[in-house]
Amino acid sequence: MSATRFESLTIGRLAKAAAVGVETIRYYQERALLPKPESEGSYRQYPVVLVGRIRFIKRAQDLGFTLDEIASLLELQDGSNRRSIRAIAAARAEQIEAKVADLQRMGRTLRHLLRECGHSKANVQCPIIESIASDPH
Amino acid sequence: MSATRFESLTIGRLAKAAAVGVETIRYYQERALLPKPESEGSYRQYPVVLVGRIRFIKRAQDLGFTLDEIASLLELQDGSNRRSIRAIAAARAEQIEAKVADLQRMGRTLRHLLRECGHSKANVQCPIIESIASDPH
DNA sequence: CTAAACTCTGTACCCCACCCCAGAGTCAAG
DNA sequence: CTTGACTCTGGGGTGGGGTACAGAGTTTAG
Repeated sequence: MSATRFESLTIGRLAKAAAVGVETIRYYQERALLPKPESEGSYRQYPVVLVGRIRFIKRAQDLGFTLDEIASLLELQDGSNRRSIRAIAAARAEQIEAKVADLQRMGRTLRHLLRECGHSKANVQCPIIESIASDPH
Repeated sequence: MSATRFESLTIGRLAKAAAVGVETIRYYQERALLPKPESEGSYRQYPVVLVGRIRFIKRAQDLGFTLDEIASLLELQDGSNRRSIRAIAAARAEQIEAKVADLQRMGRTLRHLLRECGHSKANVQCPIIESIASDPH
């Protein structure tokens, strides 16, 4: 129960503590999102603080950051260069806004077609097919 | 100039007319989105109507349909089964709505963090980093 | 007739964020 | 000490929607 008092973990325990797969940790090491600890023994030991770091990565992914962006954020993690951090976050926010607008346009079109399809007569071509086929984009 | 009066095209002309690459057409053939014409000679000949079909595919992709969904739409293209068509379109519309809600939540969080980062004192941890690191999701 | 432009089949590769497997070595509980 | 659970390295596969290339055959403009 209090086994986590120890300062270092094997990869399996770290994975469990951070709720990710072992392979994910190895992948993050290759991407340099996590340090590759050079172990004394033949199994590598990971400091407990990495649990927090992995949670950071996962949380940032939820916010839509790519792993490359997250790597940049991690380099700036001491907060010493807020301008850079803000630039990354602002870029992401803009991408998100653009994507939302895009999707809303699609959604409007689709709902419109669905309404039309429900109303139109049975003897004409289904308006959804019709519209997709003929709309010049 | 009026060479397109002919009823069939080579793959290159078809690709040009539909504004896609030759490889895209071959790919669509494998996915059964386009028929594989069995040609008399050694080069296959494509009927001109396929230009419209490719445009249909591209337009549907713009509306967010996957190629698998588009294949279903094409099977129903005669409009004989509107219920099926509406079901596919409605499912897509719902996915789009869910994705929009998701992205909007992300965007709100990010903009909030950006404002905080602009306002907070320089001697504390950047709130963007702080929040990503600590928010329990 | 010749040379350029096209087409054929088949395979491999791109991105992204992993997941899964084999085979060998290592560690820990009982 | 044995046995089973873990870890290591290295490689391959996934999905979505294509793109790129090799090597051989075909068509067509001049």
